[in-house]
Amino acid sequence: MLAAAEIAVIQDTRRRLLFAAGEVFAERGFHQATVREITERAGVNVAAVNYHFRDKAELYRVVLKECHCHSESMGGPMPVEGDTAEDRLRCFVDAFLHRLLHPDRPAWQGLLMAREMTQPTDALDALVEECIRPCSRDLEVIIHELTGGKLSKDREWMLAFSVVSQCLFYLHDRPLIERLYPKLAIQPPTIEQLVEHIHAFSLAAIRAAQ
Amino acid sequence: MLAAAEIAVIQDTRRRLLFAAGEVFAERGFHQATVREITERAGVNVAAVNYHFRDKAELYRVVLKECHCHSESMGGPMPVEGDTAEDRLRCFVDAFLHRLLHPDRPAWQGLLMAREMTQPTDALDALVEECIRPCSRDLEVIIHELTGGKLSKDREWMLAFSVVSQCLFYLHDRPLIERLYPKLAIQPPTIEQLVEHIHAFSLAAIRAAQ
DNA sequence: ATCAGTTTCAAATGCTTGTTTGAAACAGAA
DNA sequence: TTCTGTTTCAAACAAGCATTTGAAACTGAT
Repeated sequence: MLAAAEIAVIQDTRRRLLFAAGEVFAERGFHQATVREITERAGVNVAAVNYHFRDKAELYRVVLKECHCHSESMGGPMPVEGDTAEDRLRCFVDAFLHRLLHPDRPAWQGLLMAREMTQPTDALDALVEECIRPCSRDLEVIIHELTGGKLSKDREWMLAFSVVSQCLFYLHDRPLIERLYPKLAIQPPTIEQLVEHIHAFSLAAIRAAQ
Repeated sequence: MLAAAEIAVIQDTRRRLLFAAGEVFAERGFHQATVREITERAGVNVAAVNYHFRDKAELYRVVLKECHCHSESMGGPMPVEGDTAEDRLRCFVDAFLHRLLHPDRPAWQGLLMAREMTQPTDALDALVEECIRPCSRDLEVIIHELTGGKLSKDREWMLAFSVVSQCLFYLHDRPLIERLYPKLAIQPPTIEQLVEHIHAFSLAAIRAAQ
C-alpha cells in the first residue's frame, strides 16, 4: 500500500512530462514539437516518453484530454431555469469567454485549441461532439426564444455564429489585435468588459433580426 | 532578346514550383510541408528549389508575397464618396468577405492566412502594416460616423472587432462549422448571404450602441 | 561546330527526428 | 542480504528531412 505522497513521487516524471508537453505542443504544434525538447524541459530522459506513454502521439492525446477536462471546471455562472433568454445569453457569453480566456487557464490550452482549428486532428472530432455541440445547442435554444421561433434554422445558425465568432476572435486572432493596437497588448480589456460588449452588441442585433 | 513565350518556358519550372508550393504549404504548413512533395507535385527535380530559390524558407516567402499581391486585385464594389455610412459599411463587409472567401482565390491562400494567425511569422507584421491597417482605418471612420463620435476610442475598437470577427469566423473556423453542421459543408451559404446577414446584424448593434 | 552560360537531374551528404535497447539504479518483500 | 519488479538513463538505431554536388542536357551566340 502506497501513501498518496509516494504515488505522487512515483508519477512525478509522468506529471512533469505532461506539463512540459503541454507547453511545447502549444508553442510549436504537434509536428514541430520534438520529444527531446519536451523531455529536456521536463528534466527527464528521452525514453521516458515511450515508457510512460506509448509514443509522442499518445502523449499528445493525453495532454489534449487533460486540457479539455481542466477547462470544464471553470466558467462563469450557470444559467438558471427561470432566467429570461436575455440573461441566459449573457450567461452563455460569460461562460464561453471564461472558458477561452480565463487567466488561471494555462495560456497554452487556448493555443492548442486554436491550432486544432487550423490543423484539425482526430482529437477535434471528439472535442466537437463531447463539448462544443452541447454548448452550441444551448445557444440555439436561447436564440430560438429570443426571435420567437419566426426564423428559419439557417438564419438561427447565422445568428449563433455571429455571437460565437465575436468570442472566438479574442482567442484566435490575438496576434492580429496586438499588431493593430499595441496598446491592447499591454492593457487588454477585462473579460467582464468583453462580456458586456458582446452581450449588448448581440442582443440588439438579434432583437432587430427578422 | 527573348520572346515573352520563351521567357515563360524558361521560367516554367519556377512557376510550377510556386503553384505547387502554395498548395502544399497551405495543406501542411511550412514545417510539415516537404520539398519532395512540392517538387513531385510540380513535376520537377528536388534540386530545383535550391536553384530557383535559395532554400525552402525563401520559397515560402515568395509564395506568401504572391498570395498577398493576388488578393489585392479582388474584392467587392468600392465605396463612393457620397455614400451613406450604412452603405459604406456594407461595402466594407462585402469587400472584406470577398477578399477572404472569393472562390476564384485559390483555397490555400485563405489557409495560409489562417496559419499566420496562429503561428505568426515575420510576414504577418508586414501584412498588417501594408494591408490590414488601412482597411481597419476605413472601418473605424465608418463606425465613428455611425455612432456620431459619441463613443470612446476603445468602444469604437470593440465595435470594429465585432464586425471583423464575424467575417474572419468563416475563414478561420471552417473546420468547426463543418463538424457542427455537416450540411453547411456540402451547401455553404453564398458570400452575398453572409454579407447581408453580417451587415444587418452589425448595423442594428452599432445603432443601438451608446 | 564550338563554346559559355543556364537549367535539370540522380545520387549522395549530413543532420534531426522518433523510437528502441540493455544496463544500471531503485524500491519493497522475503 | 537477496530477490523481484519498476523506473531511469546513455547510447545507438533507423527513417525522413533539407541541402549539396557534379555531371548531363539544353540554349543561344560566336
